[in-house]
Amino acid sequence: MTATMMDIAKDLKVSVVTVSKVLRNQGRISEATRKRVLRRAKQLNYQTNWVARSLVTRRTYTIGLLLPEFTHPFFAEIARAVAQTVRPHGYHVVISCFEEDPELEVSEADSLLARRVDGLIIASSQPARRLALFKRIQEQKVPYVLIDRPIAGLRACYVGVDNYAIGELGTEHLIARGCRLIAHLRGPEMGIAAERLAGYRRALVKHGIRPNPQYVVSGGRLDDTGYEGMRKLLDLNPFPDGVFCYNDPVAIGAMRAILGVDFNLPDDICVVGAGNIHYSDQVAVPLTTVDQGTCRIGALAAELLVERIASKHPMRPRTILIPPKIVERESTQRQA
Amino acid sequence: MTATMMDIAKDLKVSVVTVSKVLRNQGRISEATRKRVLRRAKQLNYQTNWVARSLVTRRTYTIGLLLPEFTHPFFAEIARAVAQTVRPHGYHVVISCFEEDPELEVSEADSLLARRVDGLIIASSQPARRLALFKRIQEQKVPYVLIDRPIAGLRACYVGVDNYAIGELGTEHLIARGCRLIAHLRGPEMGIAAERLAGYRRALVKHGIRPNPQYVVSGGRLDDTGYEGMRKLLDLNPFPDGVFCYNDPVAIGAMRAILGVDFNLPDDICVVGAGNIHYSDQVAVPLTTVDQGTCRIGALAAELLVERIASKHPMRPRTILIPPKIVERESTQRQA
DNA sequence: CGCATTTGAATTATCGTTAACCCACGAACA
DNA sequence: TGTTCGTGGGTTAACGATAATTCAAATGCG
Repeated sequence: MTATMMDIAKDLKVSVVTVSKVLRNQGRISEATRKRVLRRAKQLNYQTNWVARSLVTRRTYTIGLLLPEFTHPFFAEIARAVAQTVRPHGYHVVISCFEEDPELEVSEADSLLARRVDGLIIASSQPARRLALFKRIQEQKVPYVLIDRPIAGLRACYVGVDNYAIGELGTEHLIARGCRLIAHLRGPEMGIAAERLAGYRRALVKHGIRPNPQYVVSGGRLDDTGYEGMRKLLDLNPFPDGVFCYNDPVAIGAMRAILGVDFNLPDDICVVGAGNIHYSDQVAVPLTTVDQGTCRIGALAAELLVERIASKHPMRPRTILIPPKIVERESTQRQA
Repeated sequence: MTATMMDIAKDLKVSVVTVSKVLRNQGRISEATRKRVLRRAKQLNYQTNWVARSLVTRRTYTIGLLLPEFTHPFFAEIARAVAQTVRPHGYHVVISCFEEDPELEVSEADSLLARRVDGLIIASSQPARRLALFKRIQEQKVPYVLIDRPIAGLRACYVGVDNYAIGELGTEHLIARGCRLIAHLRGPEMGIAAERLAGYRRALVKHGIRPNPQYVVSGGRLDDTGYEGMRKLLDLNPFPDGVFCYNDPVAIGAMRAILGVDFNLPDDICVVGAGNIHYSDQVAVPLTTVDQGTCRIGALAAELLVERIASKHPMRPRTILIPPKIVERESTQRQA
């Protein structure tokens, strides 16, 4: 149905290879035949058959993007940044979203490999158990870059934010705003939440505030857990005057809990989130948050990956940590 | 590096075709060799080379998803629904986001065709000018499904929401809440905004309210335009007591404007959005909105596409309109 | 026992490209 | 005139699978 090089070659009575060379700007071809080929190609509306080309070049110009979820603004923005960054290099992005399902993550990674993607960008959900998977990927020599969540014990490329710094920055901001009874709604046991917690603790100690274990409430990643966690904190005596939250959704849930009991925000309690998701300035009280440079994470990961794919020789793993920045909004807008 | 069928065949001294048949569960193969093949395949960690398979079967088990943007929650949710729906059928999704750039949309569509996707799902930005593109796609006999924005004058599959009904439903809800001076912050000139506007008008007329042209403010798709549009409305005398907005972001912007001049919401002015994006219940005043079944749009479009790909004979185009539903929240919570 | 049929697998021919190598021809040069 | 080049292509053989056909051996059956 669609035209092939063969069609062009037959029409022009030249060999297929000649056509191929013209279309790739390779080899010695006279200006005359070059023009004839190009003209005929345009007439027939010829399009490279990438499947065939990939088979012989062993390059699909396709990268796999494996994410835990899609609707979370963080990952959506990552996807956008990745797609935009690789497009000028001729790559397309195959997405795969494993919905936080550990088995699906592994099977999808294998599917992407079977599709011969040139590289992978992965935000792994349970890094600790993923060593086997990544060994397998390494064996196939498919370059990959981890984002968001690093994996201990694996020499791999990683692009993410400095989570320790996030915890420290967010907490120090609360201290600067005059809070002294500072709580933390932490994230899931697995993963980066531990570092944010550590940063929180360090900030307290650094400023001579003794960490109070009661003020650390374990939780999840969504606003529901933020709401419930905050309810617990409000029952304490004394209740905290500042809360650093694992991420923005949790912070938004926490704010809902605070406003629900008619406390004033930020006068009674200040709240800081993390992530700077795009609607964090549109909630009831615009949220002060620690920006993690989502866009840059995606773009840098993509650039790093493209570079590794292009490189003939294996490069040694690189880790890029993006320094976080505080974004001040009303949820901490009070005098120290 | 990675094992091929050839490797398995050589080891077992059988033909490549035999291996192929075993792995596809096709043709007559004795239980004995079947087991030998499967065992060896597992040992070698064999994976189908989809590039090679696609070349001969002319099926990539890949579909292209062409969206104007990614970070908008509507499209992110579409992407999620599509990916999830097609996965059980063995398909993967190649994304492409054209950032509302008309030329990019066309070139990306062509790129996806060159990659030989089995089908396309497209939310076109300027449907009116896209006839040529879609003719080309049809010539290549690549099935496609339009979502969100239909195209007049093209017999194509389309899955979307009933925009007319959205306008009607949202406006009638305001009327039911006692509003009589009902304004509309409309969307972009191009596209579905016209239908929502028509629905808005019809609802007014149906309930004996004479549409006031001053109460219709043109705008865009984002919260900024909602903010500015609302500012204009607030300058009118009398200012409206209810606003139906093109979509949720616009509505959120409008609410910001209303709260900014210390009006009470919903007592002074009620606001209704459209889209039910996932954070519309977390804004300053939880937003009443018209749900457009985003998830179902994605899922239905994906199912429709898979069906068309599988079908031997061309099917005649189908249009699926999802009936909208009102989701009541505080922004209209007042007695009639 | 002889012939038709089934079973299990091998052969052959693509799919649409690209990589690597080869070759004829004319010009340049000693 | 013979030798060397550079030019403008062509030939051949992959890439890793599948479709279609063929074929030998085993089996069934009268």
